[in-house]
Amino acid sequence: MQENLPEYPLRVYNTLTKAKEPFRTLAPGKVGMYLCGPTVYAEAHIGHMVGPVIFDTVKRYLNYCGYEVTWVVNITDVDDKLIVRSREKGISMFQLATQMTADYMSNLQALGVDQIDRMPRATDSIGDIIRFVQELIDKGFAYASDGDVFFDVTKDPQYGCLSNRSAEDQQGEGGGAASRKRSAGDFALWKSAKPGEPSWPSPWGQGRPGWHIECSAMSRSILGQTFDIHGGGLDLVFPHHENELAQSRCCHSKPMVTYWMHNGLMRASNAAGKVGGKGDRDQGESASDVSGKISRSKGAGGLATLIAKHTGERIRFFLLRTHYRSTSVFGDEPLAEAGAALETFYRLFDRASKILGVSVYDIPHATRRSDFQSPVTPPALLVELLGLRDSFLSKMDDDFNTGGATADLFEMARSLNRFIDQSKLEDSSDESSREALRLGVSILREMSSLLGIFRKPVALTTDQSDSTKALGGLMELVIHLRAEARAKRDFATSDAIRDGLKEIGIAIQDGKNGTSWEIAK
RNA sequence: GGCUCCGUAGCCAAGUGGCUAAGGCAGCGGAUUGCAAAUCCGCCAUGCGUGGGUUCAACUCCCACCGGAGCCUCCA
Repeated sequence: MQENLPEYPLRVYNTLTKAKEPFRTLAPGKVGMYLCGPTVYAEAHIGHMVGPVIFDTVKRYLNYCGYEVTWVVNITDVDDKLIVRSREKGISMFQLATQMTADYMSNLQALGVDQIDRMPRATDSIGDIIRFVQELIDKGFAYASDGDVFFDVTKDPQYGCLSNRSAEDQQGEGGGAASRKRSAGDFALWKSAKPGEPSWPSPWGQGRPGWHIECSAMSRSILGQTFDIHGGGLDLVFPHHENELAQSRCCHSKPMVTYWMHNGLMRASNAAGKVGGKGDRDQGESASDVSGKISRSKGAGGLATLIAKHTGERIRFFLLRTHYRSTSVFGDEPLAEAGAALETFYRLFDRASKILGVSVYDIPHATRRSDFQSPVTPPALLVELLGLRDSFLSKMDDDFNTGGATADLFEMARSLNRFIDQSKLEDSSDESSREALRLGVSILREMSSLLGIFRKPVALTTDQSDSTKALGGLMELVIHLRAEARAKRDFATSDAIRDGLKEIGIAIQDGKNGTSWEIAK
């Protein structure tokens, strides 16, 4: 029954073992994957998108390799910060959560994250959570204390295995809760409600879930007691994932997760706009141009602005150009650079579309690794691209090295452009060369689809507003007049037109087959 | 203080115990162009923070040091 299992040399870095391990699923051909989603008390910032983008890519790749993946991202919609923030705004916690969830979803969409299967909310899972807490009490791993319930870290000899720390070293949450805990490292599973706070009835009185328990409860109800991949930001390793892991392992007497994957954190360059916090108070000198980790508590935000300015695809490409485990600094400059790099591909697609008489976005490509079939006697161009395809896939096999893989994408573009130049495809119509180009482009598209980029044309042509149509007509006219000037070798006039347009923000290019224009970015 | 991680060309960045250390941005030279732009070709780290060590061989492993980041409290 497991004859057609995927057999690719995938390796995944596991935070638990601190090593890359061969990828083996619990059930043949199936993958359960859980990513810790946002606490929806404020607008998302770019840091919140790193996990979704990389795991979206992971799922695409696993699908491509033949796995059937169930990907869960939770929404934490009950927590202290939600309570505080909603009071400040004078709305209910649920209203705030609804608003911020909508914000999060629109950001996901803008970045092309569309592979998520389930997005459970903590408040929809209260029953599961209470059941989980009760099981932990029954098994002696947790205790109720004056309306709160705490996990007893001393009952778990393996506590600390993920983040490599000992229970004794933990200071834990301070404040009023400390007095009700047996040891400092104990953490809350259930918090009693103060008057006026949102709460649910439980065997321990009115209250709400602690932070970590929801993930244990929701992952269990959707993915089971043990599943394949659990992800999140590096900052969640401790205490969040450590605690989650402890709860679930103790409750079920079996491992919670096979592979723990953690993405690096974003940092903001100060120049890009005050997103970070602590580096900002410079004394008018050039101390450091980079601030620390971005976070909401330091006033980070503006993802919607960032998307409007740079487009979601550009941000996605920027995130995928570096290794997911490394920290990277974002800002206008790096984002603009990613955009400049992307232009190469857009121009190539435009070029190829014109030659082939069909949008390259409509050219079919393999969607399964095993589906790909190379021609029996591939022309030289294809031999080149097939080699790059192998290279790309081997990088992806190695812990989803998207940063390394993008190099092959650029090489593919170069190869394709060179082919068009050398075979003078824009002037001739050699059918076999066009077929080679078509296949070559489909390979590039096959690889880029794994990264979730170049999914649809970026051209403004979908915008059919009157002003857009008028602009198109106007440009046609201007280009026509300029062509007449050029034909008369009146270059003073033609150059004046080009320079004038450039000042307005329109760039024109003279090609072999006429003049094209674009709105300069 | 404890626990992690990082330091590769002007900038960003992948990677490896031993072939020419990916790729991008910027720059330079050439082809092409009326000139540009785009595209293609070529150049751009005898060296991968510093100092030791292991090894036939290290940028890659070990130690120390310097510099940077994260976690130990909420955080993607």
